[in-house]
Amino acid sequence: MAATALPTPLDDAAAPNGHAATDERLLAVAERLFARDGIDGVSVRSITIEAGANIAAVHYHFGGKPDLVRALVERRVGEVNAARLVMLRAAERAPAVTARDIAIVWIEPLARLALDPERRAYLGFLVALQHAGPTMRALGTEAFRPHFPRHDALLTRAFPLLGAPVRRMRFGLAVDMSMRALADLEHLRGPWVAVGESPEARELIDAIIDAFSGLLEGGTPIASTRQRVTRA
Amino acid sequence: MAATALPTPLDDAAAPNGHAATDERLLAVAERLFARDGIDGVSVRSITIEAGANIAAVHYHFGGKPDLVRALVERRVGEVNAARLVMLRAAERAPAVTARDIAIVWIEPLARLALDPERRAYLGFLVALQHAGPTMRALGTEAFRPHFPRHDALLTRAFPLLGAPVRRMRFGLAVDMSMRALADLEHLRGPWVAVGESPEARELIDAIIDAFSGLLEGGTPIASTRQRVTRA
DNA sequence: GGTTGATTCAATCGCGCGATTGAAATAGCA
DNA sequence: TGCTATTTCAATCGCGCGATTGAATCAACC
Repeated sequence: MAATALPTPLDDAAAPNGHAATDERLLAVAERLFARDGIDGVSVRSITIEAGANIAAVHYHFGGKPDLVRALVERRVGEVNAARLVMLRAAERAPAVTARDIAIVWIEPLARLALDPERRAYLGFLVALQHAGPTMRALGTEAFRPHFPRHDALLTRAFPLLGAPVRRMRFGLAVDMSMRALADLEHLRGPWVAVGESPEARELIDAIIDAFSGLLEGGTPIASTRQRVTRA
Repeated sequence: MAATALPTPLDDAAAPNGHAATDERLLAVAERLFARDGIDGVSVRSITIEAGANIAAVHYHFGGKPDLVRALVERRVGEVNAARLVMLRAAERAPAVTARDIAIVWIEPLARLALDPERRAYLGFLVALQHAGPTMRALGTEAFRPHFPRHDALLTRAFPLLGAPVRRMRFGLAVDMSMRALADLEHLRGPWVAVGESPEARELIDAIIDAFSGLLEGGTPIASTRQRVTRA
């Protein structure tokens, strides 16, 4: 009974399920649970149990719960920012910029995650991160901040007459709105479940792009062209 | 030293600060702390300490933490729904309905809270409630659900060509976006602090109305009138 | 095949939480 | 003043959390 027929030693990559390295299993489980129940709503215990690891595994591989969160943020932020940089450059070269162009630059790199079952939980994790303490929240914000100035420059080109405060406020609200929507496409699809008419994920993403650009545009102006009706 | 010069016995109403009835002090403190740190982020202990009451006070006056949350929801939902009903009726009587009209019907009753220092924490509390467990979240949703069908009817009048799924999705996103924005006007005002140019609360609310109606309208359509530029 | 370094394991701290209790204090009233 | 219902108080459960430890286990190499 010495050293024969041990469990396969090095099938880390491409294993179907439970045979990945412990740290990768922890990351995958943590991302999913954090997205579902929030950072504070998930204990290190529940993560290690669900990942089939020991309680001390998180402490050993990452150092603690905050370090696990940090590792999760950094795991995918690179590819998102890289994809966004490509689209930013294209938009910057274009002769004109519309709100929809800006919406696409922001949303499309995230949509790739939303459409991939393996990685879509990352979006929910990022949203959950915004509801954690200030320290954790800053982790998420900082990771995506690098390209904010370039987005703002595009916005200025698209809306040269808009004041900076309102411009940045609308962009912030649109970013927040789109992250939540993308993170929970299923819930977005939810209430209208009449069979067959439920929108596909791609349709939902296009609808989010519409909402994003509409929010940036700020709605039809009141004065001249149309007059207010309600305002009791 | 018997029974002279006791603390004033019955100045419950109109007392400047710490002399209100214990249950009202608990409600006020809980609303503020819940809005700041989330439902799960605030312990019953911290509420009672900050309110100058005993730990058991919450259990005695309300029954427990969930019942305290329930009482907080119901404390102000009536006045909001009443104000909204008035504006709904006015909009329903009008010959035409725009996205901006719908935005005003939704936002204006909440804006009254946002502009009142005594009551604005309620908005943050409602937002925090959306991040608690499903049971708590339902408390908030149900409280404001009564008028949803009438809002949806107005939306159908304003956008007769829009499919029901997208219509409801946009309204849901707009509601969520506006609640967060109204709940944290200070943060919205924040990043552009150049002295003197910081927008007043009323301006911010008007900007939120713009964002709300723009989101409902969904942005300038792509095809005919304008063409897409970016899309690398 | 014995040694070494990496990983996993069970067990245990100390802490803060929500809940509950029965006694003490207080207010309202006859 | 004395009675009673309301309210406050200190004290204590039991629980689940994050963190940590030292021993056991494992894979790899000389």
